[in-house]
Amino acid sequence: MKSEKYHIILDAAIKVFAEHGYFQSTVAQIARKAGVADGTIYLYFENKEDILLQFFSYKTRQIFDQFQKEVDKVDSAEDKLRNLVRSHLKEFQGNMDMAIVFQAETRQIQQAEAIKTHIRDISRKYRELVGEIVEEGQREGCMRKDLYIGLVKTYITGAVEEVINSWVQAGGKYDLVSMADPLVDLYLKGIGIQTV
Amino acid sequence: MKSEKYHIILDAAIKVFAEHGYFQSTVAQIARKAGVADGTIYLYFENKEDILLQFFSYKTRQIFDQFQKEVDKVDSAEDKLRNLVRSHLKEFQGNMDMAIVFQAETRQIQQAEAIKTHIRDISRKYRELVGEIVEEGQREGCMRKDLYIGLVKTYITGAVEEVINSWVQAGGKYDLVSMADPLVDLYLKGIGIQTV
DNA sequence: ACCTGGAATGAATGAGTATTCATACCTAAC
DNA sequence: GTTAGGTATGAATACTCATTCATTCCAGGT
Repeated sequence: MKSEKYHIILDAAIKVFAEHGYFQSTVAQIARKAGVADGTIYLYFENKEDILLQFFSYKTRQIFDQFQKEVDKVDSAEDKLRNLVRSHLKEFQGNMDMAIVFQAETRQIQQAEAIKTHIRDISRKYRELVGEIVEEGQREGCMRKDLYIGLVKTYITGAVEEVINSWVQAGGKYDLVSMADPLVDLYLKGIGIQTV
Repeated sequence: MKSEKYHIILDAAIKVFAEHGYFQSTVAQIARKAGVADGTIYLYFENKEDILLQFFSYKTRQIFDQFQKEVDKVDSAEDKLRNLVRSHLKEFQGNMDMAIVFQAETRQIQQAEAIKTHIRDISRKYRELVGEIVEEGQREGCMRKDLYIGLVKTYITGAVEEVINSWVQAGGKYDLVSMADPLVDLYLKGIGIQTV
């Protein structure tokens, strides 16, 4: 089990990163927010970069397990998709600082190699999860067979992330979770009028 | 008309920003790539931040006008949506460095005020354009009336951007424009089987 | 040939900041 | 009361880089 101070520093760092962005945040600011001396940070983390790395490797794993758990709770593909989207929005609504750091640092193509690896890994797992749900939906007969799965993964991921991004840009002022059902409705039915 | 060197420096800067990210890029690197001395940069730009600002205010306006032009070329809402998505993918495919800078810097909530204003402005205009197309589609009778327009804007924007992001992450190795029609197909019909 | 003014240079400046480490502070055991 | 080991401190170090500006370059006019 990690020491208490490890978590205090990590939480403080996420707040500072969320406020100023990783590259503009200073170790001194993190130390101050955590209520420790600058040097203390280095007893728990290799360096500044390691703090961001720990965030990605620790928090994302935790969150992804939560997604998986929610998906496994139900049987139909539609319910799985619904639970995935709802838990995604719920987790991010519950931790806006984390959401901001995710939004910003995930799109930086030029992160340190170790961090890039984690980001790619979590993104791949998320896309795989979506892929499995859609394939299950096809077997169940509730989802179209003529889909380019690779594009569907992108389409679903992109829309949820932008819903979160809009919420962040608006300062987190409205309820994010209530977007889940309308969004899944769009995923399934689209915006066009069906002429079957 | 802006001097030739202005454009040389701006183009070099976008390349450097794309490669290293704004905050990790140095003025010396930009000067080197542009083939000028460090001090020369300051004859054409206020400071480092101004370079990014000029990029957003100059390039984005140019690109957005292109989107608008493509949309106005056709009459039906469906074709407008199709042209918007296609020209969006086309412009970004044609300038990958720009695409990377967009992906990365647009999500940074902690940019300088002037830059944030430009980002918000372009994002608002894009969303408005999508909104108008959808409302026209509703009047035409080819799009559902029971849509929460705000969410639809987010949904459409997010999916295109993630399609671009995936392409960037993959190193721009495949044809982006060919994603346009399948994507619009998803927008209109969704992934579910219609039980009208 | 000689000016002249705008353009360009790049070394010097100075501010900022990640990281280190000699020192101080505990706490608990004896 | 003393000591030992782990923990914490924060001033000092050793950079990196944006920005400045005294100097140089150069083209076109006289």
